Amino acid sequence: MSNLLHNLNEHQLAAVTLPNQHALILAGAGSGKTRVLTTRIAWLIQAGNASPASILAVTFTNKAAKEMTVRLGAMLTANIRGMWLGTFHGLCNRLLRAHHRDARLPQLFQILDTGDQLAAVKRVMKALQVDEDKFPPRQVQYWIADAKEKGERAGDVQVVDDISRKYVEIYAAYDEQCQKEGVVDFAELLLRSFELLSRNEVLCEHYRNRFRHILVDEFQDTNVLQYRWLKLLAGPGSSIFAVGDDDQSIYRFRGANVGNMADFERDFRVQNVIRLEQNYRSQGNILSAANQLIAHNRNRLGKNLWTSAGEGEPIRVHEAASDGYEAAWLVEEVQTLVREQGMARRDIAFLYRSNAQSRVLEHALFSAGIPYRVYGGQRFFERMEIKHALAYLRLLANTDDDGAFLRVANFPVRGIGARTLEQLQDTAAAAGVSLYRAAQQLQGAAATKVGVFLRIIDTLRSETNDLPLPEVVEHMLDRSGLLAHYRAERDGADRVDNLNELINAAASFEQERPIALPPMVEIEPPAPAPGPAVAQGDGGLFDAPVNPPAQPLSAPLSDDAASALVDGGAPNEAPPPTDPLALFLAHAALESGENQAAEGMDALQMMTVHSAKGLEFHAVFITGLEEGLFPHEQSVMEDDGLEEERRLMYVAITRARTRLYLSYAKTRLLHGQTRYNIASRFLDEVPDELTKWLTPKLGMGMANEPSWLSSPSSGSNASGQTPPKGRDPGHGYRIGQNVSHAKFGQGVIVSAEGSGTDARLQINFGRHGVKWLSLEFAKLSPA
DNA sequence: GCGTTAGTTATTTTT
DNA sequence: TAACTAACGC
Repeated sequence: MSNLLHNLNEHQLAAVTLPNQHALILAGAGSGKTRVLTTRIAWLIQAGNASPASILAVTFTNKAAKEMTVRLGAMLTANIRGMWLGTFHGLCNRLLRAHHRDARLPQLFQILDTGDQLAAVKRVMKALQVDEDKFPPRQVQYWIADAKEKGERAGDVQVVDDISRKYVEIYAAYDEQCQKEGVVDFAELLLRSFELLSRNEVLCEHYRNRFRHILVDEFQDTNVLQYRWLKLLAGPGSSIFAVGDDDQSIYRFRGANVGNMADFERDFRVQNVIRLEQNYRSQGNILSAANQLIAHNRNRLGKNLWTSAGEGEPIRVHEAASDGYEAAWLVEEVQTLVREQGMARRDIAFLYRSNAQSRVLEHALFSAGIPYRVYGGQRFFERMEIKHALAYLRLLANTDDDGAFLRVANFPVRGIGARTLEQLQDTAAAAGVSLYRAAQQLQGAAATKVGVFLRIIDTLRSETNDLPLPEVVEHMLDRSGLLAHYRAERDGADRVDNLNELINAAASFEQERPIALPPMVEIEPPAPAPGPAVAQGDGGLFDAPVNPPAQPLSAPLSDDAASALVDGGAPNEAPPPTDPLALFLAHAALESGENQAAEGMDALQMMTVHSAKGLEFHAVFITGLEEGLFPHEQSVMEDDGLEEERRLMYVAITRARTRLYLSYAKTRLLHGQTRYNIASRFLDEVPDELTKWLTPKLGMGMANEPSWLSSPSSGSNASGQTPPKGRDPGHGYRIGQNVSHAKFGQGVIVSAEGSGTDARLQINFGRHGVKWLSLEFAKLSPA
């Protein structure tokens, strides 16, 4: 045990060894947050204070869950079987599987990912004949998710006008459709399990008694519903150990509520608030920059990072004439770092605010022959061919899954057109059955073609009944015709590879399952065949009689379930369903897979600031530091938007260990148009004494364009220095020129109109917006 | 029923 | 610019 606590600093130690009381750990960037969290768990177990089964640890990402699992494995020799460690969604999935009847779900309910959900929303809207122009499906989807994340069902939402009435109507129909099909979306996982626990007192009591120690990672990212879920689960004998950093809250746009931290402190009368402020990552100047920048935010719990490391190097700032020049300079600097500092490329990162910015950078890196890796983008389980394959598997697990049915009924093409499907949908709706059911009863010409599809599903099911999962997948690929279809396609080679990779994914999923049960990651010793924790089978004590789906969400807890539990003593927490197919499908939805492979090569790292959270690099380049880009123009409109952007900048800065570069371009090609920008206000918020300008601070710094930039898009104007085509406007100003205005300050000329004293100039003043000014009246001076 | 073309529209992302 | 969607013609 002593070596467990070895090397912890005073505050980390205090946090780890806190008594069993609620605690809020304000863990600054690089302060050893994950270490504290995992050591706390290990300490609880090793000191004999807690049994693993009494621990519930929640994270946001599968990555974080996995990392904690690995670290715990290294710390503990003890058997930690029975601990619940996973993402909110993974845990809820587990809960709902275990108590699917109480939750009014089929045992093999399927999980909709974002794309599936959008398709489902569109389907509902079509059935309700809602105008998609008036109610964009994406917005509706967002709205529904938002409502669910606030814990509101359709009936709970306030109707204030015709618009919201329509939204509510769609929401209700959508939920009904999901219920009928036996599918749940991401937000539903949470809401449904929240309702399950709040409705079922006995069940809730059981888990409250069980989980005496609830630990939450990235607490600043929790949404309202997640917080309520935690509140519900924390009984009188439980304590919540929440770790978070309000300054790193950057997901408000998807429902994260930083306010939860303050609410938690108040609601639970938290006595133990511990700040972890010693940073083990960055050198002094970098930390100072971060501290002083974030000090501009008003709503903070307050925290100041410090380090015992020296000041280190100054923060280097670079101004480029255009995005092309910026990229060229970045490449040059990277080459110097690698050549002269011997820095590995994998220790260098280019960060940017939005994905669109990566293109120029990639182009420059590619031309220079520097290996790089771009994070983000398509994930394995989201690829079209994989979604098709999964749809077949979903139909095997659950024929009521209309979404899956529609996706592959005519893929590969078998002559079932939109007309047939529409007709099928009508019959199904009229009879109140699934498409599959309706298809079985179909008469007429279309019946034969639909029959072909049905037969594929049916034979597949009977053939694969007892096969191991990878073979099920293999059969499906073959019998569905998917493999043949992509083999015949000219550019289908990659897709064929991916489909084959799906067999591997299934195989390794099966293999890892006894040890780690993704995404739930329950640590267990290898279980004897036929699988992990095959307990008393389905129909355990908690299982209520199936309720009629008529009022699926509000029916009271059945007496049977309650009495069974009371009589039964030790409650059966019901093992996860042993159906490997359903588990695999849940895994595919909840853990959409690696973004990109190609690990191993020493490649420079490129990603958005958002996806850099939690990572660190020796050298970090924060690029595109321009007003309108970073902070993003859209965000400046929202309230608290600017503060969130600043937190984003704070996250970006604190990724760097020894070297930090900030760069911006005066001119950038965006949406096919050249934009003239001024430097980000965040540059001003980093104190001068910490920075070293590599270009003159009010610079020009022109050179010839790099040869690889000589595309038509970056000619003349893009340099930001040449006047617009046509005759001389005769007022001495030119596009791209920096000017200064008495009231609006620094700006850059975006475009011009007229000539002489009649001329009007359009000037981008950054935070003051883009303005048209008349040359005659405006007090302008070149800057 | 299916492939092609014109029009539209642009953050951030995990589950 | 480029990616994606919706409507159009075969």
